[in-house]
Amino acid sequence: MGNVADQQDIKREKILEAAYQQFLHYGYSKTTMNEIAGALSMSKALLYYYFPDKSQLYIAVTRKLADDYLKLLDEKLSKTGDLKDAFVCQIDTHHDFIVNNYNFFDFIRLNEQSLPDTIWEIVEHIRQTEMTLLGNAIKTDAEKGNISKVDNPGEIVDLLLDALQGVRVGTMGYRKTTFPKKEHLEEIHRKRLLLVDIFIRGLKH
Amino acid sequence: MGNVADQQDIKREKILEAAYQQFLHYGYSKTTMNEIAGALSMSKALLYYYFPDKSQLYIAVTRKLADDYLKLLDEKLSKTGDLKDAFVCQIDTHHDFIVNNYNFFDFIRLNEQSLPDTIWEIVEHIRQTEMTLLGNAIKTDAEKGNISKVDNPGEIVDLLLDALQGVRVGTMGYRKTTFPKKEHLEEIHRKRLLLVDIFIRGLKH
DNA sequence: TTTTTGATAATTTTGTTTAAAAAGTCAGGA
DNA sequence: TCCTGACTTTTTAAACAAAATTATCAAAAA
Repeated sequence: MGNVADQQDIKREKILEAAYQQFLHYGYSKTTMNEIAGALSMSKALLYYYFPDKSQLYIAVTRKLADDYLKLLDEKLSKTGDLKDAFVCQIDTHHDFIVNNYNFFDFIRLNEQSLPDTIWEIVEHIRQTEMTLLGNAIKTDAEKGNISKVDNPGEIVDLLLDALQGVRVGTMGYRKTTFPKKEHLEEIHRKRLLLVDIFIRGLKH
Repeated sequence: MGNVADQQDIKREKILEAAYQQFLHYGYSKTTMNEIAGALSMSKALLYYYFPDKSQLYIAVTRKLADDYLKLLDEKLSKTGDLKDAFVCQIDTHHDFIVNNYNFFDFIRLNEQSLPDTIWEIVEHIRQTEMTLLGNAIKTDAEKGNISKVDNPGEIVDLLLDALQGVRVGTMGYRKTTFPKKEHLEEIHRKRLLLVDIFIRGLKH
């Protein structure tokens, strides 16, 4: 039977899900704690029983989202063959992740200058995990002899991820904010695929 | 002898020079038209005789700066040997340009969201000229047979410039504004050199 | 006629107040 | 322990005033 802790976790999950839907639909600042509570037919005060404040709630949703993304990426990567496939898989999965949750991230877009450290920790955790996963892919490919031996796979992956980031920024024509506009996402995606193609050939001996 | 138009041009140059020094030292918003006039021992009203307003003055200085940069880059590139040298030359020259004028660009840093179109035209002019110069370098190298034939050198250069941009953004750890902090410049420089190295090898057949 | 200026007008920035809305708290009920 | 309605505190925004700065102009100087 479900004990007390289980029940709490289930409720927390329900709150996270409802909050996620609201944030996704209206963005952070336009959704009120009252609305989230209303969607769950519970009182606003109860939200504060489970989460210390609004930003912590948002961060908890973000963390869950990130974990889901990394889990999915790990699964997909384990099914890829060579290094090229692995990078393309990362790019595709990441692309879908951003597209599907675009509105959710408006909090990050609007507060880029002063985001709580916890958000950056999540972003860095994603980056770190991606680096580990893709770093392993490089090592595997190097052992197979498909590419020349690399001293520091981590640095190479880091560099490629930076370069991919740049395709995003550059594609926006240097204008406006750092966060990509929806209409640019497809072009970003296309250019990234091209970059990977060249980059990988640069690693082959 | 100097005619009237010459005299005007000389005065305009002097104003541009004084304004450049002030902007470089104090940044855009902290320098007043009074201070620029003071540095030239002339009245503020005279500045408005030569330039329509403060932002136009700033833009004129920026344009001059950009022209000087592109002229220097062109000279330097004409002395380079292979493609790798050319890209490294571009990266070095650009790096110096940013470092030496860092404070001057605080107007751009602070107003990233809403810059006048003229500024963006200058930025795009720089990008366009860089693309032409480096595109020619690629074509030359392809004719020599150093690298495999490329259909569209422009697209390749564009992609590389985007990637280099990304090294900049990525190096800042995803944090804060789009404009690089001074303490990151050296690291950006180093990583860009590495990226070029790999990228060029990717183009070789 | 062109260049220059002091005085002045117009605009932008900065700071303050105030009211509404939303966040966050708490004593007490189930 | 979980939950709520009523309450307090904080944030947001709009409106306004004061100060600083940009921009103009009639008239003087070259």
